[in-house]
Amino acid sequence: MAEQTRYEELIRQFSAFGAVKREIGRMMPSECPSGSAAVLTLLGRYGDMRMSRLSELLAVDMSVTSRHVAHVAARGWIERSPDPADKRSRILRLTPAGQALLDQLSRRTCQLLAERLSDWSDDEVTQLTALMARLRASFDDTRAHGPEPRPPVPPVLEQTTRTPATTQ
Amino acid sequence: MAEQTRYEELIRQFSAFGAVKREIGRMMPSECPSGSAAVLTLLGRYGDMRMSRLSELLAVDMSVTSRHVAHVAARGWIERSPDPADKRSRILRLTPAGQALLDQLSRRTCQLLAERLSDWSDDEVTQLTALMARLRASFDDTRAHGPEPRPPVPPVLEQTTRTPATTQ
DNA sequence: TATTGTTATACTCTATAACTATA
DNA sequence: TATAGTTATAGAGTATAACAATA
Repeated sequence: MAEQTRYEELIRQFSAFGAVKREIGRMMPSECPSGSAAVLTLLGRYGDMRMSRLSELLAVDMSVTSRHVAHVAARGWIERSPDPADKRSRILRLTPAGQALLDQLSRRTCQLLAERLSDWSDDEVTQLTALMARLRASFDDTRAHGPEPRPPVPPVLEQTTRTPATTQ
Repeated sequence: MAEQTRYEELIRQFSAFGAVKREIGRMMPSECPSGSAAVLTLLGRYGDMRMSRLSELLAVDMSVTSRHVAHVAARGWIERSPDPADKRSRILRLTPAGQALLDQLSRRTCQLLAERLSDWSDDEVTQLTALMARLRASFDDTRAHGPEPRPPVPPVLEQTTRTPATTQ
């Protein structure tokens, strides 16, 4: 448990992280934006799966997943075959072309990191990776475990000495 | 310098981080989305400044900054006064209402972090903050100057190699 | 001629809601 | 009735380019 100031600093870094994300995004082929790349990456990592599972891994609504999947499927990077166990579902699978693209993207992004983090030690890279993984887990957990007793957004407005057009 | 697999893991965490950002974003008042909050935060942190400086701190194009600033100015959270030194510029300044809102947002997000990271040690929070700050610096630097040594963020970690959810 | 900002336009990502086709 | 997935619509963030006012 850390105090206010420590959290404020962390939040600022979260905000600033967007710049890193955008720079990485700019390295992507225009045909394959980051959303598509995420789909390919997860399929390459976890193997064939259904929309719902992919949606969970992406941590976005299924409607969003559906769009990304449609995008990559239209370009022949993945295939959608009927699920024999449930006719409502389709099994997503990386095609050879998709795998080839994934390999290329991976090399490209890793090279960018190798350049930018050239003075980082292996340990530091590993530590950042571990901490970010744990961060995500900490957020996932809380969301899953329960809708919370409902005291999530407590105070809000108290010392709002003059808030002209704010009321939330 | 780390090898391919290590970078791939890091990239995956970067991608998954979006979920954390979105959850934090959902805590924001609808009148004050994350872009506006970033403007208030930076003005609160660094004091009055011009558009160009803010744009640099936000690490986005000035056209984007202009929109965010117009949004918060329209709600009375900041003021834009003419810059006596350069009539093309305007000095941005937080209003009392803006400061009040900023305080409120800060408390709200810090509380969210306090809940989610309740089982994190102070050290871990500090380490993640430091590593993310260094990450951003590594990207900034390379873009601006050259490869350079870049040793701004001190040592910091040592035992973070795998800390499941126990550390203290 | 160069710079500070603003505005118009376009693209990506996301969520909500309505809809289909199964279960 | 409930679930898997699709599509339409809307909102936020960002970038590029054209433009205004000033340096």
